[in-house]
Amino acid sequence: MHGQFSDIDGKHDPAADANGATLVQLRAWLTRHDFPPDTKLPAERELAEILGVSRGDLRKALATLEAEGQLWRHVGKGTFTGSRAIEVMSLAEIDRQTNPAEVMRTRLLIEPLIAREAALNATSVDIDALRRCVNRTHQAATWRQYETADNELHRRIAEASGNRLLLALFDALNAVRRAVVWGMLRTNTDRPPETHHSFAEHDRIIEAIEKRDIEGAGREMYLHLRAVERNLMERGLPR
Amino acid sequence: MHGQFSDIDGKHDPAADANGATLVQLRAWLTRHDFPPDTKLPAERELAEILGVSRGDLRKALATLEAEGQLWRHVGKGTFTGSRAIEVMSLAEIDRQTNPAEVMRTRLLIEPLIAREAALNATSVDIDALRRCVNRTHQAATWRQYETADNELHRRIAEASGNRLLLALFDALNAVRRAVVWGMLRTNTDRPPETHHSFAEHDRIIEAIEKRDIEGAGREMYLHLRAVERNLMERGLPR
DNA sequence: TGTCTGAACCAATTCAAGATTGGTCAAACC
DNA sequence: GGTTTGACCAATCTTGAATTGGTTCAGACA
Repeated sequence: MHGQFSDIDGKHDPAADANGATLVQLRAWLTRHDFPPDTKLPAERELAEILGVSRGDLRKALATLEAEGQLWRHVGKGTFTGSRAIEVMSLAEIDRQTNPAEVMRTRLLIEPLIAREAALNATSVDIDALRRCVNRTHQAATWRQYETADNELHRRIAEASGNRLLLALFDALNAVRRAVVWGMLRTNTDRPPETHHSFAEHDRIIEAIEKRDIEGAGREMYLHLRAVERNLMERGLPR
Repeated sequence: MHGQFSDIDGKHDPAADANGATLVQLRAWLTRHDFPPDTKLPAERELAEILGVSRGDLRKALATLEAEGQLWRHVGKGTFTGSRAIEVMSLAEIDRQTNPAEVMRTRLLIEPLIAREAALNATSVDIDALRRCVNRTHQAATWRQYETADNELHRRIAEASGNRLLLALFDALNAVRRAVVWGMLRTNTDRPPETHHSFAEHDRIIEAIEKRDIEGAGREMYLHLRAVERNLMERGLPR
């Protein structure tokens, strides 16, 4: 902003002068070559020699352009045109960077939202399928079977939202959940008691969806997951 | 199932016999060592020598255990205990099963929720980064640059939520969005006018996050995306 | 005195070459 | 016939050297 045209206004400002000079020179060099985005520029040492400036000055000019978002740098990688590529932590490796608490928190955020969408968009066919799933949870002879049925119920709710993209996101979340809580499986011998909290909660969720009670569906799903969370933490405690 | 105890019932079945023998031997070896999940087993050649069986027989036994999900193998990597790392295939092909409207609807659901989490969990460092991103959108010289900065802003909000899983889901959603709206890019010559609706909306979102106004952050993000949606539909109309 | 330069050094990253590993097949062998 | 053995393949890991942005500091220079 200041000092770039200091040779015009008579006052001498050597620091800003030199920086401004290499900056305009670098800008000109970039414009002349017109690199496509994500092109790797020469290393600082080379580029300094190419432009005939010191490395320090070049670095200041590069820092300015980097702040402007016209290029980005990284140790060991180099200097690249365009703005920094966002690093996508693929869902394939997220399971090692997250933890059960975070998974639960995310479920508490996403699933009530899915339930609301289901209440808004579910067809009668969807609702029949939901009822059948609930029956399956009641009939489960082992915890293992119960969890399979419970899993399917939650997925059918996501299906009932009628939003395939939302369903895909739910599947992704679910895959992470399974990977993270792997090994927390319950014993295979006994079965969930008929008084298990989830049974009544499931019923209330489906009921709200059937009645097109959007707020209610979201609320009941939230309460259900909170109950599941509480149950999980109790199971995790030493006894 | 059959032939594993053929030495009992008199009939001779050398193939199943040998396979079953190495299978039980391998099972015993695994049980004896009691490896924790995701442990790398010795290479097939070594393990064959350890167990004193041929590599072919060992491979058949390994294949059985792999089918049972007790271990998994990969060329160049090795053989590991536990079940294979999760792979989310659904998101890879969802971009051909969805459409821009569904993507927009899903953004309208997810991103306000992310903004709320950001308002709850953002650190001052996060907020500084958000402010810088907003500045970048103002300084954009082309629509292309603006969209890059806008993209980064939305992602930084997801980062500010402090929930890595939520961030991963956002990235997935974003990847789908880019794949679906590819080719709807604007001209590269002109730039967003200073009166562009998003500028004020972005400011309001960041402001709400900074003030820890959870409801406000969600509401402003929702309104912002509705405005973007309206703008998209107008642009999509023939003129 | 104060600035700038160049060289040296550091940690992160890339690159290339060799070693490993699961998968496959055909000849040898019983 | 069926099994074993050895060789080969492509994918992957491993290792070490080279490269790169970031930093420091002595010394040249004005």
